[in-house]
Amino acid sequence: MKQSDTILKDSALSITSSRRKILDIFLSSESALAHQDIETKCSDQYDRVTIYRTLQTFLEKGIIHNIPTTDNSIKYALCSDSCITTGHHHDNHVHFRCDACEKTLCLDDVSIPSVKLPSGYSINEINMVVTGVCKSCRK
Amino acid sequence: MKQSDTILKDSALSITSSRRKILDIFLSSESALAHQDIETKCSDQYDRVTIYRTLQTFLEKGIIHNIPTTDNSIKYALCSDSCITTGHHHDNHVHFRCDACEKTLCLDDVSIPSVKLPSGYSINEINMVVTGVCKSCRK
DNA sequence: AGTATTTTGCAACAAAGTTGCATTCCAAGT
DNA sequence: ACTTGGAATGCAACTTTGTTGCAAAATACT
Repeated sequence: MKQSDTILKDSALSITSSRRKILDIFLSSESALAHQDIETKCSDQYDRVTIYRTLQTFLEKGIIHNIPTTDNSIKYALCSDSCITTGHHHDNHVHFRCDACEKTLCLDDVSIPSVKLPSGYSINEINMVVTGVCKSCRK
Repeated sequence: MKQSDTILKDSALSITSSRRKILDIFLSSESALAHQDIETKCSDQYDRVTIYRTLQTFLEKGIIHNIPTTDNSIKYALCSDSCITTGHHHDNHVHFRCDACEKTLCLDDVSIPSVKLPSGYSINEINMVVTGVCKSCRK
């Protein structure tokens, strides 16, 4: 069985060609994707609305997570295995955006350092996005 | 001289009523603002386009900085004094978004902890956004 | 294979952001 | 204070992005 089908089954989602396609795109991409990227990669095979709804569904099921950006374009990336299986979603890794190639990556091996807030604040989630130049671009 | 005029002068910007107004809005707001917030607070006194351009200018001059979000709505906040005067802009504080009141704040006193990336990556800027419940909402 | 339920595509719309250009405003020098 | 060049603004038109309702099509289950 295809990997994408397994993931969909595990998330109790029915298997449709658009979901399969979009999931495959994520599985074969090493960087995070914006809605627009997916639309392009689908080569207009599916309706814009379907892509919106599919991404929404994937988010809710914890198949993908989103990465905050500073340029009005949310990026999405696959969650790691542990993240998917545990149901309740919690990202704990740092995201990296390369100023050269403009790709956004999940640094799965780099966990977010803890931070101490003034008393009175409770923490739910922490997001860390580092910008700079990535491995491939420095070569 | 008004504080807003001083800031504009220091940034070599001509003083216009829209810039003054928008700057005043930031000066009197304790939380970060989205484009929409500013439009509302201007009570449609200025054209949407002018607000876009003014925010863009303020960003370039380092008067304000933007805060990444996960919901396609960039927030802007005033830079601290040191930040403005040093010319080259570098935020080093943590941002906090309250799940209850939905406000986004600069925690000027909380600096971003250092993080070690795998070799090959160079760091330019680090952004950290914490979500949870803020001081006022926990009372 | 038949059927209840989900998913999709379409159309229409709403909101957000951009661009070019003519008009207005600001500031620097006389 | 007046003039004037350059910058900022407003308007119109447009593009992009995101949302909603509903009918048609596809999926999964028996």
